Order: sequence, then structure tokens, then C-alpha cells
Amino acid sequence: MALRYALLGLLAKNEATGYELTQQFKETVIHFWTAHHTQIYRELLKMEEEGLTHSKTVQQSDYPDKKIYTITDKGFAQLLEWMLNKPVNVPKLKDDLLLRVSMFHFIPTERAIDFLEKSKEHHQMGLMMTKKWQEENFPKGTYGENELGEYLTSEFGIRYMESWLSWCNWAIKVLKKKGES
Amino acid sequence: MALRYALLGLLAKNEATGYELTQQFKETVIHFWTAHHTQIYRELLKMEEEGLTHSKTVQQSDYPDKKIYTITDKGFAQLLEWMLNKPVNVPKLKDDLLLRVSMFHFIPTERAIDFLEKSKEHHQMGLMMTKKWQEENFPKGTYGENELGEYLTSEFGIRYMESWLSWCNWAIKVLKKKGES
DNA sequence: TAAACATATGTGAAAATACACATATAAAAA
DNA sequence: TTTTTATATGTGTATTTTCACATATGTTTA
Repeated sequence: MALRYALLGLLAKNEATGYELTQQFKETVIHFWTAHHTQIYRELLKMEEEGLTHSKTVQQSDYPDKKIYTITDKGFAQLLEWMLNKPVNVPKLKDDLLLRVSMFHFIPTERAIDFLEKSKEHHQMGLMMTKKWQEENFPKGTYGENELGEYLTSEFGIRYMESWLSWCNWAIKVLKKKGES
Repeated sequence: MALRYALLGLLAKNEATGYELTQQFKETVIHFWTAHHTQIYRELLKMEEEGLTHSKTVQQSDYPDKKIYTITDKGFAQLLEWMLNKPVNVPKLKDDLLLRVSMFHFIPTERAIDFLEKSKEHHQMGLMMTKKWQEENFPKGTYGENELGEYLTSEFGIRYMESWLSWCNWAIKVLKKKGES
């Protein structure tokens, strides 16, 4: 249900195609919401049926046609209604790596450290990219009127990844200490 | 698919009922995986059909009968096979509050701060409880042989909530600065 | 005295999500 | 020269997850 509000929130800032929305999910929304591209396209169709968005098809010669979506007044009204009057659901997390960590006592220590090292690489990469993105979009912490939300959540993403890396280093230390004994 | 491995991991440590597993999900697994109790009961039934677990029903006079599940050799073998040979999926997150934060530019500043203050309370509570749980279960950082995983992930939970709180304070400061102008 | 909470396990149906696949073309990289 | 990547939007199906509800009883709280 809330996927639509994520999409409406993005459309309230800029009109966009399903493809562009998918890219934005990977770039910025990733810090707090995940969705498959097929799910995004289907939700866009449903929202148009309900009059929350409106689309125009644009022909392109060398690429496939694209559908540009805009938010309607009704859509924006529903977005605000949700934001201000609907209860905040508990966060839902599924972290495959942490699930494995929770069973590290079943596997060899070296293998466990491998998992953490690989995960460190991923998070280091993500951290670098998000920092770069942040510098490009909010140089010296300056943000536009309609960018406040993105500014706050991208900072969340950075802090999350930093905290992840620091925890990872701690966990590796614990494992190495255990390996010695 | 991975829910079953979370359950097998817990059962590999101790036999348990569906009810108890649900409690454990709320207490410790919460830091990396969420599941509804009906989903847990259904997965347990399916796993038993597939011979990964085994159950015995225990009659109780004043409470309803309970089914105590144990992991089978086949179940443990599959758990290890998954841990060591299956690719690690990308984490999936749905955070309703952060989704709202990403649209804070649409609502009054005071209202936005309210959201963050309430969220701070939740995380402060969670942090306290997890710290208490950690002290009870791992006094002075000592953990048993089959508790390594829980030790590492509970520390992750604590650091996550601390980082959350610190980000929250930062965000509130940003909003207050904005409110002044 | 009534309501809520803890114990304990589920079913039926709906909604959300993921997986495999399909289509179509150009540019860039291996 | 073959493969991969980027552009762009989907369908059909399967799996996962949630929601509302059901059952049954003892204790605690308002």
C-alpha cells in the first residue's frame, strides 16, 4: 500500500517515467524502501486507473516509446492525507547477510570473516557513491525547497553505512579473537 | 524462502514451539528479519512435511496444547548448505517513517519534528530493552559457544538504534534551523 | 464487572512482491 | 565479433506476506 506513496512523493517533485522512477529507487529511495521494477510499473497503472496520476505517451525514434507520469490534484491530496493522518507502520527489514551472521556459530571462523569482508566492500562502495551523490546534489549542505526530504534521508543512508562498516570491523575483531583461542 | 532458514537456525540452538519462535523473532531476530506469526506457523507446517523438522504435541490442562518442534538432520544439512553455498541476497527494507521523512518538504516543520520526536522515543525504548537483554545474556561481553551469532547481531541492533537516534537529533537540528528562517 | 492480556495454533482470502520471460534498438565494451 | 549495457514497458505466474477472523481459558488490570 505504501509503495504508491513513495511513487507519489517522487512524482510530486518531478514528472517521470516508470523507468526513471526505478532509477530513483535504486539511487535514493534505496535507503528506506525497496521495490522491483515490475511492481513499480503495475502500481503506476493502478494509480492512473484511480485518477491519482496522469500520463502522456511520448514517441521516440531510436528508443521505445515512453510514458511520462504526472501527479494529479487528487493524487497529491491523498499523499498529504496519508502523510498527516495515517499511522506509521513498523519498519520491515530482511537482511540476508545479518541472518547468516546470526548463525555464525555453525560455520568455520575464516568463512564467517569472508562474509563480513565481502559485505564491507559492498557497503564501502555504497557509501562512496552516496557521498558523491550528496556532494553533487547538496554542496556544503545546501538543499532546495523541495529537496529537504532527500537531504535528510541521504544523510541517513550515509550514517547507516558508516555504522555498518564500524560494526563490521568490530565483529571481525571478535571473530579473530575467537579464532586465536 | 529465507524465513525457513531463520527458523531452522533458531531450532538448531533449541527446540521450540511456534509461539516461542514468534517471541524470539520479536526479541532478537527483529534486528534483521521480520515475520508475522501466521507466516511462522505455516512455514513450520511446510517444513515438517518436507522432513526438515519434527514435532511432538504436548497436552496442557489450563492452556491450549502446544507443538514442540525440533530440527532434523536433513534440516540441519539444508541449513548449512544454504549458509555456505547460496548467494547472499540484497537486503530489503521498508521504513514507513523514513518514507515520510523523504517528503518532509510537503508538511509543516513542527509536524515533521513531531514525527522525529515520536520515533526517537520508540528507538530509545528499543535501545534500552536490547541493552538490558544483552547485559542479561552476555554479561561483560561473554557469550556461549552457540550464542556467537546472537551476540553479534544484538550488538548490530544496538549500534543501529544509537545511530538512528544520533541521526534523528541531527535532522531535528536541520529542521529547527529551517524553521527559524 | 468488564476489558485486556498472555497462552497457543491456526484458516481463508487478499494484497504485495518476486521471477521468468517478452519485445525492440543502439552504443559501447570485451 | 559477440556480449553487455542502456533505454523503455510490460505480462503471466508463483511465492511471500498480511489481514481478518476463529478457538479456548486463566489471570490481571481498569
